[in-house]
Amino acid sequence: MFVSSEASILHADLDAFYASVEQRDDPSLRGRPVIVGGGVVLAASYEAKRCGVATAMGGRQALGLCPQAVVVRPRMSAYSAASKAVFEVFRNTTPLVEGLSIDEAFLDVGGLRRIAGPPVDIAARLRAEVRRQVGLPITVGVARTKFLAKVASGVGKPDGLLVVPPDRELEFLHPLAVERLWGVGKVTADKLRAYGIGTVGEVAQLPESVLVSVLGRALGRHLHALAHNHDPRSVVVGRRRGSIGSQRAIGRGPHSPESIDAVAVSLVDRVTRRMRAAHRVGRTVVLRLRFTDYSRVTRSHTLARATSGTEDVLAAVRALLARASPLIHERGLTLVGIAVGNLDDDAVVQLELPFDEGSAFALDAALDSVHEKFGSAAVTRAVLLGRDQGFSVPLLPD
DNA sequence: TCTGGGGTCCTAGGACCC
DNA sequence: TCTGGGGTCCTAGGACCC
Repeated sequence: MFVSSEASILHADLDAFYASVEQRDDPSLRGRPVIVGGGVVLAASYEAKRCGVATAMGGRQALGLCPQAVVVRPRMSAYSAASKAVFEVFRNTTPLVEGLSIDEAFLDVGGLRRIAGPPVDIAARLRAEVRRQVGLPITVGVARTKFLAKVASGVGKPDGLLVVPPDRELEFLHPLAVERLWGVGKVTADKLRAYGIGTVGEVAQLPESVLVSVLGRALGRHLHALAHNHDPRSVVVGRRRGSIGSQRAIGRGPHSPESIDAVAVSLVDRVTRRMRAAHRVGRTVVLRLRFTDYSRVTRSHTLARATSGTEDVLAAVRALLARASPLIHERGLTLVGIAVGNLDDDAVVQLELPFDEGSAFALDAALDSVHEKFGSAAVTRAVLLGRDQGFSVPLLPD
């Protein structure tokens, strides 16, 4: 693959996203410290960040630091709509857009020089367009690799544009704190600090074998590569998620078994609805619990067949809850979450067939019956279920 | 300081198969 | 009867990201 020697990857990251949407929609909030969230800070405006308020901080602590802050309840649908509008601007810039979350994406603009100019000009126009069309501030990092572009947008915040020229990459990278490396959180940063490692440059001086022995194989190799500015990953379009879940904090209780079951029912309903809307089915059901002492556990079960059916998932969740009931009694439940993983595309048709694997005759007969029932144009894929496993058959019409 | 809700990836052990 | 290695899947937990 051709690897550009030019800085042509953009990392675009909306600033204090939820809080910025609130300030956009309510002019009285502009210029004031805004905290989105209740018990916990989901987002803080830059005015609030200046007081020391940070994302994921407890609400009480945040108000202690910033008593004049305005606390706003989150409006997820407004953020979702704003995100869609921003991604429209992204995709009007280049088809090579890789979304990372609701408020950030990579854009590869390497092939656009002749029609759209150099990447730095494209990035500047992108920022202006997001501001004009959606009314939100956004920071863009421009570099030769995804990793550097992301670091650049982080350093460039808020409302900035930062380019890392290819001949100054290490000069930019090595003085930065290790926390800037992708995959380094508090635990890993503390481990590194115990070895006297505080900057990316200091990580780069360690042999890979030492990093691997301290941090584990994958993370050790990963950090060694990033610290030496090795990041060959390209921008991937159409990435799909691998699980769909939902969770709810339920307070310290006490909670009756019936009320816990009711929470489970509503979570399963929400998740399976979202799965069906996305035309996905999944096989692995995960129950996530948190207790009054803040310990957590997960319990999971993998079904024989992928499903998005409310009853199937609910039955699995109830069985997992029953398995966890001793823990629930001991520790006191404060949060219930469920997720369905191992996702696959929804099949248009699922047939139960009493046939021997490998029997071409039975397969043909089954496909005939599918076409007869649904019409060949309507059927893009069938899953034929044999005795103990399925055969997935693509049926693309000519 | 007492904590949301949505995800991703990695590790490690055990079961099972060839 | 004892023995080996490799691969995949499942389960549970942990770290991390926004």
